[in-house]
Amino acid sequence: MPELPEVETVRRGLEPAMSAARIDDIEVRRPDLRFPFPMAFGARLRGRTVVGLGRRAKYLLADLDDGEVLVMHLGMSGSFRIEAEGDEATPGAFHHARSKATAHDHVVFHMSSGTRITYNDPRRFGFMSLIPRAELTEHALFRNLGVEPVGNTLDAAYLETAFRGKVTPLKAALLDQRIIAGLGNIYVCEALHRSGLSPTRPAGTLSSARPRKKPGPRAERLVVAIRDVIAEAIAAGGSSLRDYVHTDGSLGYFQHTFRVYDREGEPCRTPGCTGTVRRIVQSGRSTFYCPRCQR
DNA sequence: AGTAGAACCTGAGCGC
DNA sequence: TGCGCTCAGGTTCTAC
Repeated sequence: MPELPEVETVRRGLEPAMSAARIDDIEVRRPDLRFPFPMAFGARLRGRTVVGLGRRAKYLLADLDDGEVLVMHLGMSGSFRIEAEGDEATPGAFHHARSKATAHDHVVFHMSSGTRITYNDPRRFGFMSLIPRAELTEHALFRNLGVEPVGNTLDAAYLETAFRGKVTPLKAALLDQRIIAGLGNIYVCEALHRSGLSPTRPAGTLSSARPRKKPGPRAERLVVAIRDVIAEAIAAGGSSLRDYVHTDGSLGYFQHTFRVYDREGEPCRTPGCTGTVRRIVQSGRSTFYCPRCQR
């Protein structure tokens, strides 16, 4: 469910409660999520202090004081919520609502900061793992990840090189985490729309077959669109963060305004375009785009 | 080598 | 009300 901007929003929301705080206690309520929890997961975390909270692609990385990293992935439906310790739900008449709200709470961290951090994940596509800091970049989860979509590592020349000769559709190439790490279905659709590029265009046609001195305009447009759409979504998440924390403590979901995603049959939002948003299926995933202004 | 499809799992929404 | 079907923002494995 969450893409990179949502994960970054979660990271920012968790940081004040989790970073520089000790895990006084942890409840692990089932043996596995997508994968089994590591051996003695709870015992290894109990008493540890989180020295920093980072992110790589869609992975949350909690650095621990013993040199290990608690790696957390939200899968499709994972979320965290933060509550003050001892702030229990109203009993009695509201019992039903309470039990509904806490279904699928799989892991609960009791932090020395006085907060309770609960991981909830109905579909259980998420997971948690413990990896020594020194082994992280060579670990199977991380060694094949491509560049982050924001920051200066992603540029038009990189994208042209990575896509050169590829026949696979642009949509699929952008979802390939080995090239750009962190883009998901929504923001790929949005970035392609902003750059006026068709999701079905072969990735290799982003530029000429032979390397040129300067990257082509399509690659430039796409890189700018990717950076913009991700940066705007992170900003939107940040601005919604305060509201969420103050209401029910849940993190990770916020209101988006998409230009194409989930807007099948609705008018294209490109200024001056009279097209209609269309939905197609590419490698089993929905793609939303405007056939009129995306070429 | 690259790609489509299935798999993992639960819930929401919709037509009947 | 309920049943059956489709779909969901991720990742990884298998089969062509």
